[in-house]
Amino acid sequence: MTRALPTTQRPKNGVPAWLPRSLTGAAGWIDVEPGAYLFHAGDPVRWVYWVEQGVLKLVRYAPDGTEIVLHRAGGGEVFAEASLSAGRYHCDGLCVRESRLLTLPAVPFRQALRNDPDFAEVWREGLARALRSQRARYERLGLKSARARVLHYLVSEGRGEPPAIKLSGTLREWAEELGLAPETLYRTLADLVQAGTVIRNGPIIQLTAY
Amino acid sequence: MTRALPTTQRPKNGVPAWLPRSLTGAAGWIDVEPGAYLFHAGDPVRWVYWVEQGVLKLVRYAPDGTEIVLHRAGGGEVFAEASLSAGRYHCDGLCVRESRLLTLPAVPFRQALRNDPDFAEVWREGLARALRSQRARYERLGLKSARARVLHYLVSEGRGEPPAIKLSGTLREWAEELGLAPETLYRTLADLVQAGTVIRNGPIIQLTAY
DNA sequence: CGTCGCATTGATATCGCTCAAATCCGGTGG
DNA sequence: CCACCGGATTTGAGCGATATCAATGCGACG
Repeated sequence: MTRALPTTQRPKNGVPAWLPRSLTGAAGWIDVEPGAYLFHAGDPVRWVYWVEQGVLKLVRYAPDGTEIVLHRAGGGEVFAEASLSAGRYHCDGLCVRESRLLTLPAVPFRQALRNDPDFAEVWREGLARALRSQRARYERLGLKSARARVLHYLVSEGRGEPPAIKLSGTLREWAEELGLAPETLYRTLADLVQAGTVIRNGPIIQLTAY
Repeated sequence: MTRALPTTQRPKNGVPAWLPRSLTGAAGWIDVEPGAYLFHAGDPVRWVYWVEQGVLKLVRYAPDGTEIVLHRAGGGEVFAEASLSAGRYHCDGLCVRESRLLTLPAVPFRQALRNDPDFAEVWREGLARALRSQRARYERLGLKSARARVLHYLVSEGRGEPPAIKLSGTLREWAEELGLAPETLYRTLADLVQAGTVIRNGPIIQLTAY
C-alpha cells in the first residue's frame, strides 16, 4: 500500500552538523508532495527523517476513518524517530506540506547511538529539550481561557525580565500553536494591551513589569 | 529561600531496576508534603527525583504572581530531569500531593549516562517514550470537541482491534487528562454509548467495530 | 448509620468559534 | 508611480458547546 517515495537526489547541503559521518554517508535527500505517505503502520522500519523544510504528520485512524494525528513535525525536526526502538511502524507517516527530507537509515542510526557517546549525548539532549517543550505546550492547552494561554506562552517561552517574545511568524500561526481561533487571539491580545498587561511593538510582545 | 527538604530516611525498597548501582548507592528516600518546594529557580542543581508516589510540578510565575505550570509528574516518573543538562534550575519544583521520592544526585547521574551505555540506552528509550506520549496528548488537547478528544484517546492509547482501554483511575481523573470538566466527560461518554460508537463495561471502554 | 467522594443528570451562563465585512499591507505588474 | 491582488489583521454579531452551579443517588469505609 505504501506509495513509492519520490527519490529526487539532491546535493548534500544543509546536513545537520550533529550527525556523525557514519550516518551522513548513507543519507539521501528526497522531496515529497502533500498527501504522499512515507510509510504505513506495519511496514518494516527503514528510515528516520530529518525535515529540512515542510510539514509531516504521524496518524492513526478511528474505525469510522477519522484521522487521529499523533504528531506533527516541521523544519529542523526529526520525524519518525520513535521507530528507532521498533521493528515496524505503528502509525502512518504522511506529508502535509511540500517537504524536503534527509533520509537516515535506521540500522546505522541505532548503531551510532550505541557506539558514539558524543552523538548519543547530543541526541539525548535533543530528546530532553523536545520533551520539555512538549510538556509546556500540553500544560498550556490544558488552560481553558485564551487569556491564560497567551500569558502562559509569554512566561514559558519568553526571554528577559519581564518576559518578552518576538513573533517569528504570523499571528495566525501563533493562534494555531495556542489552539485558538485567530480572531480570538486578536481580541485577547487587544484586551491585554488595553488592560496594560502586555505591551506590543509590532512582532515584539512583552509583559509589563509588576 | 529554598525550604529545607524533609529528610526522613526510608529503607531502599522499590528502587527502579534500571538504575545503575553507582546511582542507587548514593540515592535516598524522602517524603514531601503538599506545598513544599524541592527547589527554586536559580538554585544549583543537586538532585533528580524519581517519584514513587505522589504528584509534583514545575512552575514559573507571571509578573502578577499567577502560577504557570510547565510540567506535572506522578508516580513512576522522573522529576526535574531537565536539570541534568543545566547547572541551575530554571523553574520552581514543588509538591502537589504528599509524595515519596527517591533522590538521585545529579553529578553521578550525568556520569552514568556518559559511561554506562546500557543505562544510557534505557534512559534514551524512556525519553523517547515520554516524548511520544506527550505529543499525542498535545494533539489531543488541540481538538476542540469533547467527543473528538475521547475518540482520540481511545485510538491513540487503546489496545486491540477495535481499540479498547481499561480505566485505571476514576472518570474524573480521565476528564482531567482530557482537559474536560468531569460532567462533560460523563455526558460525552453517555452520548457515545447511546449512539453505539463505544461500548462500556464498567472500566472497560471499547470502540465498536466498523 | 453517617460521611465522603464519585457518578449522574438538570439548568444556566459564558467564552470562544464561526461567519462576515472592512481595512491594512506587501508584493507584482503595468 | 499607481492599480491591483492575496493574505493577514481587525472588528462586529450570533450561536453553540462546554464550564459551572446544583441536586440526587450510590458505594466504600469507618
